[in-house]
Amino acid sequence: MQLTTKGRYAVTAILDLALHGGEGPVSLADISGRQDISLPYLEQLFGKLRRAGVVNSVRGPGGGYGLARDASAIFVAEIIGAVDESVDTTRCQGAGDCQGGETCLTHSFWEDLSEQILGFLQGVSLADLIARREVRRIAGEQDRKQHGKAPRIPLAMTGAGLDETRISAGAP
Amino acid sequence: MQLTTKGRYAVTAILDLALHGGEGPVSLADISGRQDISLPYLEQLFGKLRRAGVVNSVRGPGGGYGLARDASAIFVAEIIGAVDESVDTTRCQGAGDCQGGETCLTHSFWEDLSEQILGFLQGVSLADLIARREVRRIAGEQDRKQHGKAPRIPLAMTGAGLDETRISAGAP
DNA sequence: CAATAACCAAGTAAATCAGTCAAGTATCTG
DNA sequence: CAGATACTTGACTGATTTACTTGGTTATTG
Repeated sequence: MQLTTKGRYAVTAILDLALHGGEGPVSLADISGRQDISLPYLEQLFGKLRRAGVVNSVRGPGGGYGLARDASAIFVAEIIGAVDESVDTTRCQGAGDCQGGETCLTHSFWEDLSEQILGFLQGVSLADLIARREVRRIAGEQDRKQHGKAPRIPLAMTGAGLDETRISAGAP
Repeated sequence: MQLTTKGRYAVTAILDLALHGGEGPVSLADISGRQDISLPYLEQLFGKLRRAGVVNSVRGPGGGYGLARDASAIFVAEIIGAVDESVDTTRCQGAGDCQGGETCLTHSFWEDLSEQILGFLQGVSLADLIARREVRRIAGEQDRKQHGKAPRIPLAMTGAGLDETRISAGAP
């Protein structure tokens, strides 16, 4: 299982992009300033994200990045997959040779867990995240701090009743 | 998120204990031999597991470890919690000060993910794992390789219809 | 009392991560 | 077309963490 700040930063940055990309490209410098992520590190991450087809870039003055698709068609699992190796929790990366060529006792269990996590991440889109009240509140504060700019949230995306993404879990 | 070989080893070792603990204590040397985990490392892990109340120990010759409770009352989440710090996926360990004292844009999302994973792990008991056909097959092979011993599976625990632990995931 | 097995405390090599640096290339504005 | 802007690429590094070892102590059985 690889869920580190790399994946977290990527999701945060892309979400920032989704929030501010309403009109034209967003520069990494802007994202860096708002989200407190170092610029060169963002460059590294966005290189992978572009190659994975999550974002597209515009060069030259006034350039920057934009989402490659609608926010409702980009899922968190894609973003994490693009920058991290995987969300696999088995030791053998699913190969089944965990114990000297043999399958270890708990292999199938970790496979189930991985599937579980992946299923969750595949079910949450950027649009779902934007719809959260919490996200919009924080984004608004960040915009205010930055330049007094109004938050550029494409209101068409903020559906009602989606405030907290909740997916049914197993018996408690 | 801390899900490394430490947690995996702990679950595997405890499962081995559950499978072989039918009659009296099981020594770490036995588990080490069957599961290919270094003995001193097992000692480290079982120290934590004992302090967490998951297993109890008997010292001296013929001593070893046993489950502190019935296999149906010990859940994977406990085992991982005992050896790893947590299964939290937020950067700030849930404190909400991810971005220089402020809450970062994606904080609530990682909280949800953490809850999701924890819910899954809390819903799977050792008895559930023992009931898996896969686990019993592998355990049988391991026993045969070792000493030609018969697998000591407490048959009372192997309920039917539980072969694959499946917990309902969100919409795909 | 001797063998056994749990218990305990440091210490260490390797791997990984987060982040940096430097040099380069494409694109736009004036 | 010239300069500035901004993305692109790839190698590099310090710090942290992990997995595992060493060496010893304490309790219990026969």
